[in-house]
Amino acid sequence: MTTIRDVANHASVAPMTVSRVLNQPDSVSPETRQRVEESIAALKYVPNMLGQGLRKKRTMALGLIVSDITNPFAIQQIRGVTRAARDNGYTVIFGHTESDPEEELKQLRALIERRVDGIILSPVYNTPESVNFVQGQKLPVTVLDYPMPENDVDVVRCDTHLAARELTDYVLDLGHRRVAMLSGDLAIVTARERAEGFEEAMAARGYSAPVEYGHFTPESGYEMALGVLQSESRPTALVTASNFIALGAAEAARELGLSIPEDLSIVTFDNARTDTVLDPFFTGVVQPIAEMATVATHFLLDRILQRYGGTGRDEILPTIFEVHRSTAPYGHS
Amino acid sequence: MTTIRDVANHASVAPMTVSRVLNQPDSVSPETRQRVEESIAALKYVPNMLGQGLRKKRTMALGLIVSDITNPFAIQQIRGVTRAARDNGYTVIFGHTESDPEEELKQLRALIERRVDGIILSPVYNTPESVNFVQGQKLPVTVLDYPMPENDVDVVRCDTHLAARELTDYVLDLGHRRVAMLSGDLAIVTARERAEGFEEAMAARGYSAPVEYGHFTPESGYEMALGVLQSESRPTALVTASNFIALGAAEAARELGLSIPEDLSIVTFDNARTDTVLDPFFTGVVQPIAEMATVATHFLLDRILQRYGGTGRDEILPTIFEVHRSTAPYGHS
DNA sequence: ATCATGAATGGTATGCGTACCATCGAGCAC
DNA sequence: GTGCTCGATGGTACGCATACCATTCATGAT
Repeated sequence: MTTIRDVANHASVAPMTVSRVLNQPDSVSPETRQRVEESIAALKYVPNMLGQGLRKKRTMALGLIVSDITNPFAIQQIRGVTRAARDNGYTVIFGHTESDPEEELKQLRALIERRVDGIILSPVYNTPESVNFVQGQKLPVTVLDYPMPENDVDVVRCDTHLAARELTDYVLDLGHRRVAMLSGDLAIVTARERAEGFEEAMAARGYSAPVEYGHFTPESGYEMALGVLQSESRPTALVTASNFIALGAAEAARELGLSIPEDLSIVTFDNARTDTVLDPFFTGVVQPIAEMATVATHFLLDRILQRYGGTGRDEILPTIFEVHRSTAPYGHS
Repeated sequence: MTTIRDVANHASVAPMTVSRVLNQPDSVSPETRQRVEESIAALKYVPNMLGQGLRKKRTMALGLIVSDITNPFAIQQIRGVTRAARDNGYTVIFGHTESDPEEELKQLRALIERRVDGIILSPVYNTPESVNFVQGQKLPVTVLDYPMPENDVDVVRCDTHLAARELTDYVLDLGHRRVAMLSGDLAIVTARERAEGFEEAMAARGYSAPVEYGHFTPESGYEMALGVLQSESRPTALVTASNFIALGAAEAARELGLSIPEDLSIVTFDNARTDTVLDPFFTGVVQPIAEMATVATHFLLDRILQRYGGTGRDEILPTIFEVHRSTAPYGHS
């Protein structure tokens, strides 16, 4: 493969001059520059970022780790970070962990081995190991989605606890009284926070607050919904902790012959506006994913470019509440 | 950041010995090895792949370019390639082009700059520029999804033309006579091939074969469907060229008060089994994405490891026809 | 003509890890 | 004891691009 020396020979200049043409074109005379550029084109020279990164001690690459790439939510994160990075001249190297904390560490290691300039991490758990690992290498890192109480690190997230209260209040305001929550994995802080918000909102009005913990998957949502919808005191509304759980719950309702929203209202988190459906069905809370990704990227660049060197920032962006077609007042049917 | 020399000093050995511990542990005496390993752990040494790649002239990284990351189809490709690569000790560096051919070239360039060992490309168009660009750098490349008539390159794909005929025949066998096709962008070979298969199947039975060309998006599917479903001779069945188009068409049908499958049957391509729905709705043709990704990765590794050096291979995998709930015999309602 | 100035270009060393060859000493055959 | 092999380890140079310093030469001031 062509090197800067090949180009230099072809253009009868020193390698340094070729490097200057690429990096500080103004410092080279127009004639020389043109000759070098012709040689670059003739030899199809493509710079070697390995050599460059080694010397410059930066690779102009950001690492991004998401846990579940099948979730449209993660896709929007990827798009947002990629765009923000590209706007600043950075490339994104990207990994997914299939929600496995060990795989997360492996992926982080792979990014560090490639000497990315910084890492944006949407972690599986909010335990401190992953952030410690990256920071132990003196590499800047920004965390997406989760509070990280044990780390001094920049975080960009929403107040999921508050959003859970709002969501629950909305359902209660519609007149529903028997409401159940279908949440995700108990080990995941988001699942707990959302359940807690639900419990608080219910308790504030003196209702019991049944919570099911499962997983953030349609299958789990389906099973949890089958369970609660066949209990003696069938809820008239469900609060689900993710779009996947909501989908599974809706499927269960369909099989049980329950119409949404006539017989059952469903509200959900993370009803990510993907392009897969024209018209969103679920009423619920949406996170400003694109904006979160942008802020996270800027936080990271602040650290990389040493524009900020203080203690970890905790940026909490407001969620957006959207009413769609999965909810109706109690007794509506 | 720690280097191999730091470790060498810490363990009182030469850098070469550290390198050997990492690459050929058996060639180092157990005592020395253990001392070095302790130093590696103590200093939190993480190898620098920039230096290693420079010297070894390989990076153990594969590049993957997909066009539309919002499509579950692409996600399955990413997962498949990532898995197959990981099973062989390779990392995947991944880019998406948002279906922009210029962005495709930029992304390819970024991968080449990072000196990936090979590239898997799911291209926007089947024009030869992208493959020529990569091959011009003497880098192996495998193409996913599309035939590339102008390139001598390994390709992994399905016979989409044949699948279109099968799909159309299925609808005709159900008794439908007025059938319309909603396809994608005329510039995309898949859109053309699927439309051609449809036209041939219709012509073989002497029916007219109306084809709409739009885009591979729900919005376009919605608009195309609104058009054909409001024409004087409203079709009783639609063949759509992608899952996105089918979703848009279904939405249009819903707005027009048409029930699926009672009033309108829909069959589609690429009803990718994602994890977003428990129970697929659309009858249609599914591509064996995971297998395609595996084969593509193996093709690429064959080239990288020089296990194969012949002319471009063209692997055509069979599609899978799945009957779900979007189709019914004509006159069923 | 002389010298300072600065633009343009070149030479050398470096970043990190490894290929390659050299060295050293132990063990062995005779 | 001599010569040999082989395992273990070290030294040097290199891959590619660039930071830094050196050099060259033209220009302008005096």
